[in-house]
Amino acid sequence: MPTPRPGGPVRGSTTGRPIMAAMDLFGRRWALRILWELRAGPIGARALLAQCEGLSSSVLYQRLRELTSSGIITPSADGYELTPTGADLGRALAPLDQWANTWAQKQKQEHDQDQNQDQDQDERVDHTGRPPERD
Amino acid sequence: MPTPRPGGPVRGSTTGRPIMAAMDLFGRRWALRILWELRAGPIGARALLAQCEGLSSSVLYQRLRELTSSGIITPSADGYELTPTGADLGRALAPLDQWANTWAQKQKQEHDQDQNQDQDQDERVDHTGRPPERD
DNA sequence: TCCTTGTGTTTCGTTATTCGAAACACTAGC
DNA sequence: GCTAGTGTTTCGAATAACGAAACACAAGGA
Repeated sequence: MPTPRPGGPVRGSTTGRPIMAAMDLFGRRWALRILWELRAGPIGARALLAQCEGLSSSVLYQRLRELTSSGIITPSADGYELTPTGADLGRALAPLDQWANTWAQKQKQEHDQDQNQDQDQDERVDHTGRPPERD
Repeated sequence: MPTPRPGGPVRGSTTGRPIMAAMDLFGRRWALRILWELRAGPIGARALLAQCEGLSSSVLYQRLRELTSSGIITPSADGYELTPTGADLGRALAPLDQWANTWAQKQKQEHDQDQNQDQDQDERVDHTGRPPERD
């Protein structure tokens, strides 16, 4: 499958609207996760592989090629790192991280109320400037 | 494969960190796109299928089940619609949309400079409050 | 030099996911 | 009862991901 590129037709859309190309690219397995891990700075491929438990090397390198040819990451002396555009993307993903936290709380409440026990959990919402931290 | 749920182990992460569950869920093909289309309001399954060119019904219904059991969408009289949590998610995705637009510009420039012809394109950046519009 | 260890990367057979078309079930209007 | 429109499921074929092994290369030590 070709790497989706804004401006051209992509899977699921013939208009080339950028968000559609992005969704095609990031909808591929592990793409978002690899990006997420790269926020912490340059990292070697083997280390990245170790951090993404369950990711296979063949898919890793496929994603690395796609993200590289999309101008989001670039190979460097220390392995791979985000380009400026990629770093912007990392920041654009921050609201998703915040959403995920509140989502987790709501899902938890929903599950807890089945046992009718309300325990106000410590709210692990990210108030900080989003320092890249590992999972 | 089970629907990823925050708090539990998911594909690629055993810690249950919400963002990991979210990435597992949205990393599945068409998940993000279906969400995107639903921002415009309730829509029937067949209409949704028509809007997502290339999406097969079998995958659509699988995603609809997953998103429903994740509390992001819900069946309604008019088909499917976003829950409040799902609507929040739609808003959390807005920066990604903006990023995609600037990404498209940069990718375009990069491609254009190969032919050394600079045509300052009309910049289709979304300044509006992100009115859900179709592709 | 030979050996080990650590990288980055590719290959390939197996397994899982998606596609794509067709079908089934139900409802409303004629 | 027929038709047309939904929502949904089924199933074989095509595609993508897994997973382990291998190859290539460089650095460091015996």
